[in-house]
Amino acid sequence: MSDLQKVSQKTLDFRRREEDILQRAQELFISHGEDKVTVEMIADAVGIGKGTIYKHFETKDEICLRLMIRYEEELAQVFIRLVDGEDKDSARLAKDYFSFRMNDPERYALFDRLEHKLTNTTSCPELVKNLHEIRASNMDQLTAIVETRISEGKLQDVPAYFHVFAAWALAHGAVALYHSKFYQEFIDDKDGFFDFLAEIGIRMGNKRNKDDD
Amino acid sequence: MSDLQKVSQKTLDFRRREEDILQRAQELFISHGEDKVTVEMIADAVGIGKGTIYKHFETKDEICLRLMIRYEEELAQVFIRLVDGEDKDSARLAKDYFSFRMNDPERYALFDRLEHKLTNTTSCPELVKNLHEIRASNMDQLTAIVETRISEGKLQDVPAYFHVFAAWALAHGAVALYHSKFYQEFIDDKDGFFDFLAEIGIRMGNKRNKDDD
Amino acid sequence: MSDLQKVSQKTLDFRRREEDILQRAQELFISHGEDKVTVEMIADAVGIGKGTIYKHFETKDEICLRLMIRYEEELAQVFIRLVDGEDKDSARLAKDYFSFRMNDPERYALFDRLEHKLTNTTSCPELVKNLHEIRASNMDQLTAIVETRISEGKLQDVPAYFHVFAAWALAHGAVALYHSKFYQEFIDDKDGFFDFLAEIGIRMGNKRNKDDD
Amino acid sequence: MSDLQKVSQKTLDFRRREEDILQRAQELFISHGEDKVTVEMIADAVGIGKGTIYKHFETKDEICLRLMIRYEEELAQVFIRLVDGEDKDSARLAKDYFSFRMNDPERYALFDRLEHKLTNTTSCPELVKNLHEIRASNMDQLTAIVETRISEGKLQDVPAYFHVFAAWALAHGAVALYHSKFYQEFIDDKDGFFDFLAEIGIRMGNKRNKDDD
DNA sequence: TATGAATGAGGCTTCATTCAT
DNA sequence: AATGAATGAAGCCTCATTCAT
Repeated sequence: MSDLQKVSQKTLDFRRREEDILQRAQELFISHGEDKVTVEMIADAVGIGKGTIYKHFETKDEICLRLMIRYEEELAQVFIRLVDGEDKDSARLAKDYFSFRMNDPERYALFDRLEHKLTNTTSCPELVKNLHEIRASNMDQLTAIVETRISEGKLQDVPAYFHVFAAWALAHGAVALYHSKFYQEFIDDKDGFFDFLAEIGIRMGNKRNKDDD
Repeated sequence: MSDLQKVSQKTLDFRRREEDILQRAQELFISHGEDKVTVEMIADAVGIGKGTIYKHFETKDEICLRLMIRYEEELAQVFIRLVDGEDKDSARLAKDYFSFRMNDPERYALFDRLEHKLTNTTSCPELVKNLHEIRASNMDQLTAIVETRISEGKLQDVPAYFHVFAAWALAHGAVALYHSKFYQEFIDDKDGFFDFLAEIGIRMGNKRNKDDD
Repeated sequence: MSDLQKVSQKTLDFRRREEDILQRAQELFISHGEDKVTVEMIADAVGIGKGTIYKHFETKDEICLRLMIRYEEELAQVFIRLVDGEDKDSARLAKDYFSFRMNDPERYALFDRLEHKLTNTTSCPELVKNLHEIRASNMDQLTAIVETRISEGKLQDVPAYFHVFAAWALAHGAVALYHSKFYQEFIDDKDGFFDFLAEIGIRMGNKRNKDDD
Repeated sequence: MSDLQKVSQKTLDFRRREEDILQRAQELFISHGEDKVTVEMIADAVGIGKGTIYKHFETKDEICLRLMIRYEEELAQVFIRLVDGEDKDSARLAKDYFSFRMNDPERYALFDRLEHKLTNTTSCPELVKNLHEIRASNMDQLTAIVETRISEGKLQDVPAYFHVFAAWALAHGAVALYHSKFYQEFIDDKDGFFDFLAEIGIRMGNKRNKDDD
């Protein structure tokens, strides 16, 4: 193996480990709650020393932020995949967006909690900025598509972000519901309920017929 | 003043102080974030000693839980007021419920965070149970009213809790939106947007006309 | 014992403990070197818990700074004592100043090291300012006296601080010498040597006779 | 290029690199303070890997010690140069010695701090011994010259080391003064002051005329 | 030989809770 | 009952040193 190969192999391993740390951290955060998870626990889960974590991330906060960025980047992939395909069906996008958001509710709930904790903090401001940039870009994608549908007369003619955020809100609420120990007890027919919600989500900004209530 | 009066005065003062602690704690939790607020800060805000807090509450967790219960009890009051009045208008209830939930979003967001932290903990299981009982009762009130509307043919004939939870989810999402530093930047017309959301909330489970999309 | 007495007793105890911590910390710093002394070691030496230290001092740095301030305040006492007495003999002052500085060389050496470490740090800037104020005041006392001697024609007519700092430098060097493991080996006749130094110190800024070399 | 040349070239490079490490380390120690400088920082400054440092020096302490030895060796050069020259003027030596000491006060202050830290440590006893040997040799040079001057009746007839150490002390104090953030503020006329000090240094052990104060 | 990823002991600090007064 | 000093477990992070490649 050449030196060059060795070096790139090392770099690759390093990246892989970074990914590993993020993945394990996410799992632990979800299952134990981010407050109960110590850096040492993450290190143990990955099978490395505490200090090694700090070769990859400056602080524990950075791990959290990187996790959030990763999520937002995955979301960006959803859009990229759609745009790459010839078929720019907006309904398809709405569905993909929703299913992405609802796909791993525990994970989303984690990021929701982290949002509150980290956004107010001064540590890693550049990462927060980075996160927000990706999100802004994702927002742009969504609003562009919604605007098309509005101009087609399919959706109520309100600012595009009204639709986007209404959808966001419903999805967000659905995720929270999914999590609440308490509310879960009442929902016998999960599939039925979430279908009901999805249907609402799809219909909710539609242009109203004059004879609607 | 008789001894009896003195005693009851003392009891009264004790209660008042308890209320005071809860109130100040809530304010601090909301403004600084529950993690950054120490028991000492609460004591200082109330103007008492740290030890005194522990005469009223066994642990810091108990304070949080009591705060959540208090919230749920206030919600119960909304229903009681409605039931006491002759007017059992369901639309009115929906509106009151929403406005209660949306009224103090920061507060609701706090309880949302606490929910996750405390529900998994074993620290005060009886209080958690208590909390859930009140909630269950509130749920019953809501579903009862929704069921009436369904039988009147106003709402889609799905399990009543579908409607309740859909409403809950939308309100929850709206609150989250209200908080997110990031998403806030995009919403220029707040009033317009939240009106839009409320309208969706009111319509969302309505029986569909056949010619709706 | 009245409540008032109890309270003042408590305050007194608290002060005493603070003094105790400072004293023990100083001893440990001198004997082990400030870097090797942990907060826990100090706590153990005082016979209290680690956390208790932090009721008295915000950081380890603060302990160091307070130690330096204490030293400078003691030096201020030397001047106060002289000024209170009717006898404002400048020679007496010079002697007192020197003997104070040389009295506990290990201690002075400690502060000399701390000076470098803490003055460049941003932690506790107000304490650093405080320290420098006391020093400035002490400097003023010294220069005032030196100015008198200059005007009496006893000392060379250069800015007063030339004399003060020359004295300071010699005393400082003497302290360092006193400490150096290496140089100590060469000095057999300590008393003789330090007398020699003191004599130099006293004479060193004197007005030169014309027939001096 | 022959193999032999290659080998010696390698050895030369190795030496040069060692010198490079020492030089960069010294610069960093002076500008950032020895505590804040990590081995990694030194490696980065030199442009090599951290591990490579340990091919040249066993520990970080060794780097410090080697730096001190280097200093003392340079001082030895001062004497050698003098002895090599025909002119064994003692005044010239005193001046050279002073100017060497005062030439790079920051550097000297560094070694002064290191002295305390390393001398008490057991980490590299043989290097400490080495350091002290060179110093002892330098001391011998100095005392020999001073003894000459005493026998010439130019200096007070006290043990020669009295004069040497007095000079050392004054120079040492001057260096410290030079550094103190605080005292610096008071010294407007630096050149004037240090000339004043130098003059004192030259005169200070002179035989006194009987009519001196 | 050069490298730099990995290590883990150890330091500083926080804070919920206890308890003697 | 009220207090607040005392506690110490626990967390985050640093960095000199090692070692496999």
